[in-house]
Amino acid sequence: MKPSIPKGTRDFSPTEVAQRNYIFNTIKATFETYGFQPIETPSFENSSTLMGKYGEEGDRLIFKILNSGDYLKKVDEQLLQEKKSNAVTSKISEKALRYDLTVPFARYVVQHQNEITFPFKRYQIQPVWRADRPQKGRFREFYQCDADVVGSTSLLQEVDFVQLYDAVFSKLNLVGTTIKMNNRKILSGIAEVIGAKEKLIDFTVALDKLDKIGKDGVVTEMLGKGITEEAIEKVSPLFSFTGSNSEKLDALANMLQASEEGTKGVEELRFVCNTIQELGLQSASLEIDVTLARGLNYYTGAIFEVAAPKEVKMGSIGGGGRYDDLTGIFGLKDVSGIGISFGLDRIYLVMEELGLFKTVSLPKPKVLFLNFDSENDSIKLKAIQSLRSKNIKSELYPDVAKSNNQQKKQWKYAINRGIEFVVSKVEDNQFLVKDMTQGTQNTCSLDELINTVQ
RNA sequence: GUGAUUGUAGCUCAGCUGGUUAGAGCGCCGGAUUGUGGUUCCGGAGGUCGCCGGUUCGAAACCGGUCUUUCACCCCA
Repeated sequence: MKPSIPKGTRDFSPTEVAQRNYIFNTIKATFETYGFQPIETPSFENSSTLMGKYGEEGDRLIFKILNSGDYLKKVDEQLLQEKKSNAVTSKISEKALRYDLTVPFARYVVQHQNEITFPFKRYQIQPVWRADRPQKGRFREFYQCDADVVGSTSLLQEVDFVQLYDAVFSKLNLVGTTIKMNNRKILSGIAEVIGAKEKLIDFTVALDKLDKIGKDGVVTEMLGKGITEEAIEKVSPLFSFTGSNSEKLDALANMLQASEEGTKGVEELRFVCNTIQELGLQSASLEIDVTLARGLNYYTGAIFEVAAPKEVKMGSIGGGGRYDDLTGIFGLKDVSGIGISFGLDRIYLVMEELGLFKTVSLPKPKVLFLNFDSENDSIKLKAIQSLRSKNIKSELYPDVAKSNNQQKKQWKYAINRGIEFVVSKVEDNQFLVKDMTQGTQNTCSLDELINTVQ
């Protein structure tokens, strides 16, 4: 049998794990600096918790778990005959792998509302699963690193999250990221102005192609989708939507005068932009992007998405937004939440491509005892014991060398693993130790060995 | 879900328009030499050429299907 792993999953080598941990630890430390506390939730949830929260497309991408036992027994004969997959699926699968961390978190908040002090700031770093077709930067199993706050409607949270993004990417030395921001209320305002709420998605999709197909192309596409000329005229400032954030905001404010909701969205966004401008960002830039719609249909206010530095071609490496009523679905009304997510696997790929992992070192032993004879085993093992008790990573090569060649193999092992000190001979409680980086060698006692190595 | 793309030894790949027992480098194992640093030399193991079917006197190569890889679209982290 040929060994293999499922599509869209990966094994991680020791080096990769070390590099990933470096990112995990940076994110984790920053989350805690900002006052978030960790929680964890199960890998799988009841299907009813997840289904219907991510739109039609999302539901399709949820991995369903087959019921145990004779699961076909309960299914109507007729349903099976008709081969209606959706209807049958809900009968034979009652659990599903989590698709993101936000919805399980909402469930958690409602379920544990009596134990929680609001506003509740939690972070969560766990894998999620999507039955997507894999490609560059897209996997079927990947990690999300989420931070959310529930129980506060303050726009200061939005500001906090922009800073949090900037802090993490700066610590990772990932310079040049763009934090794109939009507001769902602005999108609703635009929909109101063009007089067609159901055309909003067509509208933003077309608008997003502006730099690819130009203004005329976008207008043609919008007309083709049934958006009227008057409507397009009303939002025409969007077609020349460059300039600074405040210029964009002024244009939006002007355009959305007639829409109460739209105006509110502009005000919210303006507050966040102004505050951030006062505070300043280290390495990221904040940019208003009205084409940012995001598929997750639970967002109601701010929307975030982070783009990698321009020289790397990669989908978004982070995203998030405000949701006013996510917990409402689970029966807890009037709790506003906002959160962001870091896509660890994509951040990893971007950092790899930019060569930012040079400083990350692998955990490896510092001292290796070669094993050329078993005569002084107990002395060697005791020495290793004392080294380890001083937190010096040490090990004994397990197999005794029976030939020159095998001795050579042990030296090679030391070289390949980049081990700093090699003890090749133990005699009368004296250790022959070689400093592999210097190429020097001398005999010493155990105490001296510990001292040189420390 | 749509459209491409890939598949030969543990790894990276050769294998010309179908023609004998399918190769190389690296790695692995054993040995010799080098006093304990990546040397050199000798030997060895390891492949149903992704899988199934077809065309042919003959298929790793051509055709069909299937799985797999990678990528783009959609969507997203």
